[in-house]
Amino acid sequence: MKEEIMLNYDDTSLVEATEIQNEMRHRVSLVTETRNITTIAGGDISHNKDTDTVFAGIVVLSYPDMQLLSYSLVVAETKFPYVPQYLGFREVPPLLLAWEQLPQKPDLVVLDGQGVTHPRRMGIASHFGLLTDHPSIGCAKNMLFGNYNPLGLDKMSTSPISSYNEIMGYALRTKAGVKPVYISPGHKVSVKDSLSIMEKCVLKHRIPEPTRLAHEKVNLFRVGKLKAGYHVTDVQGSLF
DNA sequence: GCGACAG
DNA sequence: ATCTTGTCGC
Repeated sequence: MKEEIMLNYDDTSLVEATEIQNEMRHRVSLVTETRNITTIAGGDISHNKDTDTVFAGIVVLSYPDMQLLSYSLVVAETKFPYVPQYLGFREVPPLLLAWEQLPQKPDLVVLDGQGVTHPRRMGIASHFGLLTDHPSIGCAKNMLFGNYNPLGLDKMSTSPISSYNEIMGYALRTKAGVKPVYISPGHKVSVKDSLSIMEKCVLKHRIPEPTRLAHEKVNLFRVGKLKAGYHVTDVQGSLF
């Protein structure tokens, strides 16, 4: 019997949410548990202004080829508001629905937000990784917690992010002269491996492929250009 | 007290 | 995050 992860944070207060994070933080592992990565996923949420409807999606790509293999889209309702430090309570539930809809789970998942670079080391990537018991990495477009020294202006320059006097992530400039992205492990991946894995996900855009494609699909879904459900991509090179 | 604050 | 026109650069 396969146990389904079903949770609802609609009536969870911030005090309760903080208690939940403080309980979960002790179970986060920063030890890499994924040997040969062949598939990597990206998850993201999109929503219309002034509604509680959210469009969640998870895309699965081959690794390190970065070819889109499949994606799962689901629409859901959320009552939990966006509050800095508590993003997981708003976005993880709908992402879990998209996750359960995947026939085969990817080796690792990249989420749009922080991993352990969080006041209680419980960013959305750690929250999702813990609930799915899968390796996860956070790839954020902005900093939330921690500090880092200036990094080079050239492509692929990096600078460690420290929080509580420990290196918990890295700022990574994915394109020359543009603002970096912020990488940190979510669960079951080390800080250094998180960086090396994400470096291989950088192609021609500022945002690494996993979350970039997830964001793209979820937006097409929101405007009605894609339908809910599980989709398999036509792979170039296929004999069929 | 004030400002800052992932998506 | 979303809304939203033009604009600068590779």
